[in-house]
Amino acid sequence: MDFSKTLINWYLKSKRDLPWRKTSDPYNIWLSEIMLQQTRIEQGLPYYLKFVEEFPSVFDLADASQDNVMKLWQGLGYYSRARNLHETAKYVAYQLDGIFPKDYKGLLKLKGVGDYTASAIASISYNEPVAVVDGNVYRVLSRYFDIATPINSTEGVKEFKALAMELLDKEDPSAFNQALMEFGALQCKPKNPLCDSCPFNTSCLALKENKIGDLPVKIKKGKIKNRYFNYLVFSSEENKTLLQQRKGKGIWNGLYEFPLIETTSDIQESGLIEENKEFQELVLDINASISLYNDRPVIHKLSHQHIHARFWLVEAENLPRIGVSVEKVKEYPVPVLIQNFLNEIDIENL
DNA sequence: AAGACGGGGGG
DNA sequence: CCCCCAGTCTT
Repeated sequence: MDFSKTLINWYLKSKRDLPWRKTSDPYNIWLSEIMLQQTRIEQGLPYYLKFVEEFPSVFDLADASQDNVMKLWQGLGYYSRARNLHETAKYVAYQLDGIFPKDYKGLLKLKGVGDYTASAIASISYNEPVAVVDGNVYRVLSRYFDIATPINSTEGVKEFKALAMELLDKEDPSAFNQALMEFGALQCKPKNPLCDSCPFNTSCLALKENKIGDLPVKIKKGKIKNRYFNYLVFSSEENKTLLQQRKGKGIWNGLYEFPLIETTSDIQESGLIEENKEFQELVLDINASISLYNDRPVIHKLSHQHIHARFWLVEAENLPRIGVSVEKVKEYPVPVLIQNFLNEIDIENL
């Protein structure tokens, strides 16, 4: 039996029951694929359900405010996905009359849609014969064919895409692509793959060569940076505090946070903060008193940086800028670091 | 070609 | 602690 037949047979009896598998509507497929980029299904699933309930069609998503989209995305990470999602929804709704591009080439032009996602939508929604190559596919193919080319090198990307295209079942690209990914997720797992019960355990080259644990090969990326964030949590007599929206290139673009003073090292004495120029500009003329909230810094770990966060309570009669009512703070989209702080304190009674 | 971009889960 | 996850965009 050939590779595709064996794979699809495995899929038909092993696949999970997932909501986006009940439809081929490109809106739903697109939404699920964007959400699942670099994200485990168990983590993304509740977000998908929230989104389809809140935004049943691309028009509903297009008509939402950016803050509302970001709020629903809060906690899922890689927030540029949410901004691109919203921008693409508006583009499809208003420029394309709600009709998604009909093929891989057209889909690839959408913001936030790269080679993987364009292939996924084209194959799943339109049955176009284009192969998907995600982390699962890299793992399965590198093992089955014993290929040690680094999967995140330029050559590796081309090599695995070409191999997947060659292998693709042109009669049923949708089932083949989803089967290959599901197989990687459930059977050919990164750690402790289920080789004993694997339908390919007589033909898998890496298994034969005892190299399962060495594949796929991936080039390791750089080191983690430490950053020191000092958040100023204002409280005032009119029960307002200060929030600001992050802009620009860095992390959490578009999310809200308390006024931030970033320093080059951890600061735990209020005197040092009070000497800070940014701090002085912010609290000038408001006669504030400051105290450190957290005894130890909160270490918020991201994949590429560790953020050491201190929260400083700043009491003032009047705020230096227009404030936000404390009972409305939880309506804003915020990073998980801020969300955790808000869950811990009683912002409405500072 | 190399970095940046989140957060959670598993071993 | 390190690796991985239905990747994409920027530099």
